[in-house]
Amino acid sequence: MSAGAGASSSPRRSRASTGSPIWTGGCRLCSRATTCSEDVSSKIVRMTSNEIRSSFLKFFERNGHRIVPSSSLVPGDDPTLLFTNAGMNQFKDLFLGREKRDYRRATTSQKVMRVSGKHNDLDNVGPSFRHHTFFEMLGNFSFGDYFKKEAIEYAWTVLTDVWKMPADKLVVSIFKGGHGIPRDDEAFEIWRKFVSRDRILELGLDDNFWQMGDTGPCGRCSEIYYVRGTGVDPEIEVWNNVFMEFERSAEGVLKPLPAPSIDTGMGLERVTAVLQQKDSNYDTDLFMPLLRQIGSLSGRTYAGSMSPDDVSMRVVADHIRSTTFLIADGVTPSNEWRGYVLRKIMRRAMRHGKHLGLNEAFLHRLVAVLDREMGDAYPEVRRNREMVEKTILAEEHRFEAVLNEGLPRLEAELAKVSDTKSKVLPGEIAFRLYDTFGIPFDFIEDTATTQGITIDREGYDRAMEAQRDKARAQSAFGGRKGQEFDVEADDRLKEVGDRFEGYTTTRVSGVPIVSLFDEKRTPVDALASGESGFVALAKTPFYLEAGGQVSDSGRIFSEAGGASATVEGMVRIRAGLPRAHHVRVTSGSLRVRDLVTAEVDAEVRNATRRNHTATHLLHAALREVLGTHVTQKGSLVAPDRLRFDFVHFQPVSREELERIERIVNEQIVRNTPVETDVRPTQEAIAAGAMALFGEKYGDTVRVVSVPRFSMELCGGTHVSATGDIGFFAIVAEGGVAAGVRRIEAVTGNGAVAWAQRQRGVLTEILDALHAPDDQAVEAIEKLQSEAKRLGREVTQLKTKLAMGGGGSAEDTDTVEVAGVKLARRKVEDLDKDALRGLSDSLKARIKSGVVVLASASDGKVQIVVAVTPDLTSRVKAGQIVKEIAPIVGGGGGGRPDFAEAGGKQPEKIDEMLGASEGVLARLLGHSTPSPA
RNA sequence: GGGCGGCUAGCUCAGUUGGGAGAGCGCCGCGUUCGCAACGCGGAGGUCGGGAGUUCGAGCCUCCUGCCGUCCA
Repeated sequence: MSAGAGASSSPRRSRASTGSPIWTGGCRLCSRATTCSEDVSSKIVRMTSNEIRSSFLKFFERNGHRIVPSSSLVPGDDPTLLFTNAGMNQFKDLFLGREKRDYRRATTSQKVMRVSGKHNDLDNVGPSFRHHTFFEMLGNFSFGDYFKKEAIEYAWTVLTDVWKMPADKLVVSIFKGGHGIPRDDEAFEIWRKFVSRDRILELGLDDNFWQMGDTGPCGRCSEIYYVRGTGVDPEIEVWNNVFMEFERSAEGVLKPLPAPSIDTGMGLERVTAVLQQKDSNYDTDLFMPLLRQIGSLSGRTYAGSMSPDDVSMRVVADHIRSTTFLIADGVTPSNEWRGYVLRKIMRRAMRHGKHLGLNEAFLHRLVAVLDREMGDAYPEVRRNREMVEKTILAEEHRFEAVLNEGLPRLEAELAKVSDTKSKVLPGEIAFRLYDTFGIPFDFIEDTATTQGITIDREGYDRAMEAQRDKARAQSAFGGRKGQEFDVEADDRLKEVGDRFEGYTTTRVSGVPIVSLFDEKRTPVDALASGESGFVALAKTPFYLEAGGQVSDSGRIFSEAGGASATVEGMVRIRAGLPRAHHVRVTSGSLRVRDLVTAEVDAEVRNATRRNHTATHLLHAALREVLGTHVTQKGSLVAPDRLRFDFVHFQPVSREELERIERIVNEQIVRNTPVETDVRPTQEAIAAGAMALFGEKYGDTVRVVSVPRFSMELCGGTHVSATGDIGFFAIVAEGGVAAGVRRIEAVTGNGAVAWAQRQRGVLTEILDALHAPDDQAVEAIEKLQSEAKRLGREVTQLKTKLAMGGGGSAEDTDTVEVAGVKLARRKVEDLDKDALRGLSDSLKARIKSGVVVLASASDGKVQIVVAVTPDLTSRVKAGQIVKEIAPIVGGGGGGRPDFAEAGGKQPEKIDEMLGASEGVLARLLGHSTPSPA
C-alpha cells in the first residue's frame, strides 16, 4: 500500500533533492527576482515540537475531532504490512465502511516507519537532511463527514493562523486531470479563496492522485508546500490532503463513494523544521538533544554538515528513534520479518557509532534522551524504557560477538589475496562473508582498504541479486491469503453482529441460524447429514481463538427437527459480523432460520479456563521473579496445557522456576475471586493493566484481574476464583529465539496426572535400584563407575587372553617370508580396539615384520594388518588387507602401517590367514613357496 | 518462506583421499616450594546435537530433524 499522505519518500521529493525544483523562474511567491532577501518568515511563531504537535491536535479537537492515540508501529490486523506507514492505517476499516465508531472526525499524531521503499530509503538516511526511518505523521480525518471545503479551510487556518506561516510562503497543488479522471475544479475554486491563481500548481497522477491499492477507495489530493527559497530544498512539501471520493472496482472503473472522506498527513519533523526556521530536520529540537548526547559520548560536536562524522551522527540519531519506538511496540531484533528490519537498523547505527569512535556499547544509553523528550507524548516509551534498554544492550553484545567471530575469517580471506598481483577480493567471497557470517559490507571494505586490497563490487552485487531472486521466487507462493467468506450481499449478517454469550454460559437455546456456508465458504440454504460447513448464529457461547485461547468445541442441535452437528472449530468471517462455527452435521439437516441450541463442551471449556487464568498468574509471577522486562511474546491456552513465550535474556534457573511455581500455587490457595469488567482502554492502561504489544484495542476493553496480583486486558474465559485452578505445575522451560523463553505448564487434573506420572517413573527407578530416594543418585553414580571399571577390565583380560592364549606364543603362527617376519593369528571375539592392542604387542615382540590378525564375532570377521615402520616402504598394510579381505567376503583399507577390514565368512579365516603368506611374498617381489 | 555456516571434553576450539577422538585453558592427584604463583609428571572427564542410510568400518559421505548464528524475502 502506498499511502500518499506522505512525507519522506514521495517521488517528487527525490526529484527536488537532485536539484530540480517543481517550479522555476524565481521566487514567484513574493514576486521578487530570485530569492527572498527579506525575512518574511520572522513572523512565524516560535514553538517547540511538543507544542507544534499538541497545537495541531488541539485545533482539530476544537473543531469536533476526536484525538485518537497513535496506533502501534506493528499493524495489528494486517499481517502483510511490515509497519504502520501512514496515519490512516488504523482507520482503514472505517474508510472501507467495514467498521463503525462513535466519531466521524479524528485527529492523530501517528508513529510511522518507512524503510522498505523501492528506492532503498535506508541508504538515504544520514546523508540526507530530511529522510527518516521513523517519523511522526500529524493528520486529520473525516469518515464521510466533511469534505474538500472544510479540509482545505482547516489546513489553511492551521498553517497561517495557528502557526502564523506567512501566506506568501505557501504554494499548493491540485490534480490537473488525466487517465480519464477530470481536473479537480472544485479544489481549485476553494483554494482560489486563499491564494492567487499562480500559486496553485497543477500536477498529474504521480503527485496528486492517491490510492490505497489496485482496488478500493481512492481520490485526488492536494499538496501544500512551504517555499524557503534557499538551502537544499528551496520548497518543501509539508502537507498532503487526500480527498477520498471514488472506489475503484476490480475492472478498474471508478465510481463515486456515497460518503466522501478526508485523509491528511503532515510530517512533524518537516513542519517543525519550517517553524523553527531550520534548513535541516536534524537541526530541530526533535533531534538536537540526541545529537548532543551522541556528541558528548563520542567527544565530537554536530556541525550539520555533510562530513562523515555528521552523517554518522545523523544515522545514529535517526536509528535510535526507530529502534526505541519499535522495541517499545514489542518488536525484538531477530532474523526474520519485522525483527530483522529492526536488527538491520540497529546494526547500521552501531557501525556508524564505530565510525565515531564509539567502540563500547553506547546505543542503549540514548534511550534516556527519548524518554525525556518524547515520553509525555508517547507513554509506551517511558513505560518500557528498562526493557528497551536491555534489549538494545543485548543486541549490541550480540553484534560484537558476530564481529569477533567473523573477523578472523575476513583476515584469512584477505591474507589469501594480499599476495596476488591484483589484490582484489572476489565478490563472491565478500558476499559470503556478509551473507553467512553477517560482516557488514562497509566493514569488509574498510578493513580491505587499509591493507591495500580492493573488492570486486560487481561480483558482490551479482551475488546479492542472485540471492534476492531466489528468495523472491521461493516466497511467491507463500503469501496467499486465507479463503474469504462470500458475504457481500448478506445484510442479515451485518444487522446481527457478533454476539458472544460465553462469558456467562456454555449453552444458549432457541437461537436462529442466520447463515450457512459450505466448505467453499459460499452461502447455502441447508447443510445435510454427513456434510460439513459453517454456521452463523444470532448469538453463541462458542469462543473464537484469540489471545492465545483456542476455540471451543461442542455441538449444535435442534430439538424440533432432530438435527445435530458437532462444532469442530471457529472462524472469523469478518470483524463485526457473527463468528462462524465449523460443523459436521451428524444427523438431520440444518437450515437457515432454524432455531437451535448451541452447547459448548463444558468440561473442556473448564479446563481451558483454568489454564487461561493460570497463564495470567504465571505472567505476573514471572515479572515478580525475573523483572519487569518480562513481556508476553506469545501464548497458547488449550484445554490440556498452556504455553507462554516471553522476553528474557537467559535461561530461567531451576531455583527461579521453583519460586515461580510456588508463587502461582500460593495465589491458587488464596482462592481470590477473579474480577472482570469493561472499562475505557486509556483508563485501564493508566491503572496498570497489562496490555499486549501489537494488539489493537477498541475504545473500551475487558479487564481481567486477580486483585492485588494480576491485571490484564483480555477477552478470554476465566475461572471464577483462583482456587478453581487446583494445582499448577511447570512442565518445561526452554528457548524459542534469541531473547525469548518459553514455559509450558499444566493445571488441575492435568497437573495431578503429570505429577503422578513423574512419581510413577521415580518409583520404578527406585525399585530397580533397590535404593531409598535419598540415596538414589549416589547409587546410580556407583553403578556407572562400576560398569566403566568392569568394561575396562574385560578389555584388558580379553587382550591378555588373546596374547597369552594358552600361556605360550604357539597360537601365533610366525613364518618368515623373504626375510620378513609374518605373524598370523586367529582370535575369538575381540573387538577392534582389542585387536589393535594385540597387534601393537605382537609388533613389539617381533620388532620388525608384518602382523595379520583376524577375529570372528557375531558371524562377522574383523581383520587387522600392521606393518612395522621400517618395512612400510617395501610393503603397505593397506595393500595386504585389500588382497586378503575378499577371501572372507569383505573389503577394507587403511594406512601403510596399519589397515583394517571386515568380512562376512568366519569359516574362511584360516584359508585367508594361509593365503596371507603368498600375498606378502608376491608384494615383496618373491615367488610363493608352494604350500606343504 | 528460501539460502549459507556452526553444533566434538566443564570452557575455547583443532580434526582430508572414511581406518587408533585431540590441543589449550580449567579440574583432581603427585612432585618442586616454608607457602603461593609458575613449572614438571600423572589422571579423570566424550551418546562427536539427534535419527536413519551407504560401507567390512562414519566425527568425516547421503537423507531427515533439532538448536544457534547469518543473509534474503
